[in-house]
Amino acid sequence: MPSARKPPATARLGVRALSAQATRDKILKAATQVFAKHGYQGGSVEKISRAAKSVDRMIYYYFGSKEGLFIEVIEDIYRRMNEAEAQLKLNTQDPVESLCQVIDFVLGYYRAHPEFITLLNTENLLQGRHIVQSTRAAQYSSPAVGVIADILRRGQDSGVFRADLQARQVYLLIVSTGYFLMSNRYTLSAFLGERVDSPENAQAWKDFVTDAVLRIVLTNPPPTGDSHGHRHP
Amino acid sequence: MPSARKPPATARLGVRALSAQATRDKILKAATQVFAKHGYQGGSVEKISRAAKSVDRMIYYYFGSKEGLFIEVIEDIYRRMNEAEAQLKLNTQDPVESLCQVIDFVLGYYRAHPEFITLLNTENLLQGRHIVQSTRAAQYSSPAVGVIADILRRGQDSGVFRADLQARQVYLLIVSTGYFLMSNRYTLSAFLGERVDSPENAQAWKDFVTDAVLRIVLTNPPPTGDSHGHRHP
Amino acid sequence: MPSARKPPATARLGVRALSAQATRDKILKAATQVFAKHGYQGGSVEKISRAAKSVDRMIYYYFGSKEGLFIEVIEDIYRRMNEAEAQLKLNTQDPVESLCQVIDFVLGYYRAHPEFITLLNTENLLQGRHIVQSTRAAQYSSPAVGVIADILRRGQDSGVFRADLQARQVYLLIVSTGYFLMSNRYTLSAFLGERVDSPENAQAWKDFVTDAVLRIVLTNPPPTGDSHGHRHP
Amino acid sequence: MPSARKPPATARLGVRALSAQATRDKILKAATQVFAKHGYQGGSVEKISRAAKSVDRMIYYYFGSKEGLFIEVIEDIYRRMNEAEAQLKLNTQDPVESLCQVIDFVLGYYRAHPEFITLLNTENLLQGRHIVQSTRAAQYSSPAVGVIADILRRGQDSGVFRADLQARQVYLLIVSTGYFLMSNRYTLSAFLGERVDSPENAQAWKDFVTDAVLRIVLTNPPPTGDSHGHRHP
DNA sequence: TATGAATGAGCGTTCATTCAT
DNA sequence: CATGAATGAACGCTCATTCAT
Repeated sequence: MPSARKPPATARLGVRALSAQATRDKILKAATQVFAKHGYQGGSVEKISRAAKSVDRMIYYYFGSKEGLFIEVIEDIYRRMNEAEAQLKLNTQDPVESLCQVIDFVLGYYRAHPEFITLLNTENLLQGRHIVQSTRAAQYSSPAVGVIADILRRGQDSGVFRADLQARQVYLLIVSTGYFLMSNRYTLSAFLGERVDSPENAQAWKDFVTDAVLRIVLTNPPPTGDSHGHRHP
Repeated sequence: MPSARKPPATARLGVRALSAQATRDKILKAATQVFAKHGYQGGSVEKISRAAKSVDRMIYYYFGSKEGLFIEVIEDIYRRMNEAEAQLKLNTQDPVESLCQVIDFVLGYYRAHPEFITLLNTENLLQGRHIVQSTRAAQYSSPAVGVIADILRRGQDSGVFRADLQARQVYLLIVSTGYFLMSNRYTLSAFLGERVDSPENAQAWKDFVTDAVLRIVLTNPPPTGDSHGHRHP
Repeated sequence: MPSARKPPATARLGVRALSAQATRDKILKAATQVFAKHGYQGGSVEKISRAAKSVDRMIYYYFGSKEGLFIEVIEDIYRRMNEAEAQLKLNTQDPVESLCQVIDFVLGYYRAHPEFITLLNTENLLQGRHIVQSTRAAQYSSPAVGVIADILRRGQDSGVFRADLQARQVYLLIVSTGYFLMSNRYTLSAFLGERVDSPENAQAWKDFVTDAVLRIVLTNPPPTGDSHGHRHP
Repeated sequence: MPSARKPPATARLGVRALSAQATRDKILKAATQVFAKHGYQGGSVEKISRAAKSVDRMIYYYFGSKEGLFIEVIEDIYRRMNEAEAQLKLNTQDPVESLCQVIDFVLGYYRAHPEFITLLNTENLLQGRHIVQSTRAAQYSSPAVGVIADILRRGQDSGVFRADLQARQVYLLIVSTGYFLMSNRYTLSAFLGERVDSPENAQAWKDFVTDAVLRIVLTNPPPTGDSHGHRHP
């Protein structure tokens, strides 16, 4: 369907112009959704402006170019991910329990924010060209790695965790499992014959991952079966 | 979606038909590279035909449409992945050693075929719309799951592996780790400050994953540090 | 929908090639329908070959070009119209009755052959470019004019018809009424709010035209109302 | 079918808006000529934009699509036809003379506006698909029918016209004769061996039609020969 | 005689963007 | 500060036709 300019809104409606910031935010929010759904190339300027109930011209007015807008989108989702991780409050000192909460958070975040995944995939398809340009993005360093490092240290101090562990690797392992299932949920579902992201399957996967991670980090993993003594005390 | 011309049975036809088949293959190969590099929307018909040293029109002659071509590309990479997995020959009966070889194969395959990853990401961005349509793709069931199931059974029979293991979950875990590192190598590298897919980091990651998987499946995992007794007997 | 070449029929099916003449006829028939439905420009070679269950190449093999095919289509419908008119057998010597039969034939023919109308419109849109080229078409001179001339002469001899009549004009008047209603049936129907080519409306129109023509040619037309004394003696 | 930009109210805008309206009109005018000359399929967007001394893109800016432009063209010629009929001023109260003037107007209008005919033929080839969609076109009801109804009533009141007449049928008869001669002027001319739309032949045809219509409606038509007492008083 | 392979040119349409106030 | 008007280039696709056997 081709674009179709409507008669000017000022003439049709009595609406006052939004504040500049509001318009900008509206576009940024729409762009996040559109880029997440259609990728960079597929997320046309017109799709975005229509979703934002604005006009193409405003995107150039506020963001300079499509690429400038995309960069801000990427920065924004990183910022939000960072904020979410920063607010990850562990309500226990128990390292095992803490680790379970981290896993729960990571897998839950990806599941709740699939747009984060498609946007990251899009940026990786573009070979990270924008993340490199972004000065702001460079500031964000996933707090989760630090959180895991703390947890591991506590567990090592009390002897329940192995000494030879790198927080980054544990972090990557957890993220891998959360990311992959969501990123590839359509093709995986087609091949496995069931929705891998159904609530049941997502829960089963999280249980498996939790068990797996604990077996990796614990000095004395449970011999078999249920390893989640912490969940069923 | 248009139907598309099938390649003529080589036997039935002479020299020109062979060249027709060659033209078709040339386009398919070029399309695989172009779609992998630029995604579906970004992989323009012209880019593909130029890469194939052909002309746009030929794509429609042989594949009916851009979408028809993309479907064949997806089917083709699945078929190749399937063939590669089917040829995965385990040169040992030892279940631990076998599992290590599977991990080595999976992580190695993704590392050697990054185009497989971007194409799958592209298909998932399109919400698996083509894989669902493809009757051919439905035939492919990852042989690797079966291989892992066999290995697990052998290990369980001899008592070295836990009894409560699902091959699919072990498979997904391995694939997750191999997929994620490659899929997100650009953004990960930007944040971690080093190429995560460098030979050294890739090897270190594979070692970690191998250790992790063994700790998960073994009834008696090594107490700490080096868990690869099987590699350094 | 793009074209999609099927595997060669000889391979798929056991069918023997049709005789050359049969293939030619099949294409000509299909072309008549396609050109009538879509016009000259809209009647693509592919549409025709598909409708004929043949391939594009055959059109060039038998007709040389799209234009050559169209010329034969035009010649063919003229020939058929000519034949139909030639077979117009008047089963009476009564000039009034004869004229009614001619009107019935002409309006009936257009109604039964709407493709004749769209093809003529198409040719007129092209400014009669093909009818001029066609040597064969030049031979056809509508026999109906001659038939009407005969009828008029008989009526004039017996004094029931006016002396100052030109057969061509009477012919054109009759044809106009039959042609226009069918040619413009879609726009007319839209404006008049009912299908002008419904059986009832077509019959009412024919009655009106018959009455009108008789009033024009008769020296003593009926004073009012029913003028069809010949129909209800 | 896409919506399309409406021309801005001239009052609201300044010089550029005026030029915008001018651009739109230029395109609409060019499109009318091109569609009339080449039909819908043959009237390519490029032909139109070139004729309008504009560029393809502007057609989509103002009309959304080729189809949207065609719809406006159709609406426009109907509107103009309607306006012309509405301005048909009869400078006499004599019903016979009035009817002659209507015939003169209708045949004259078609003769002066052959593009009206080809556009209507084109729309009928498309089976009236646009006229049905057009809400605007539905408003136009040929005023000529009403004019003829008035004339007939006057003639009937004074007894010179037959009582059993339907205005619509008289209207359709007149329109048929005017339309057919122009619509089929190329093929008719080829067969009859002379230009049917030459000034002389057009005049002779109009005279014949006038005589014919009068004979149809008059209670006492002239016995023979010249029936146009009103023209040669 | 008959057909599979190939093609340059053009199609309607959408792209991201700039001009001009 | 904000926007209506305009645009060159590219998009996926179809066109009528010819090549080569």
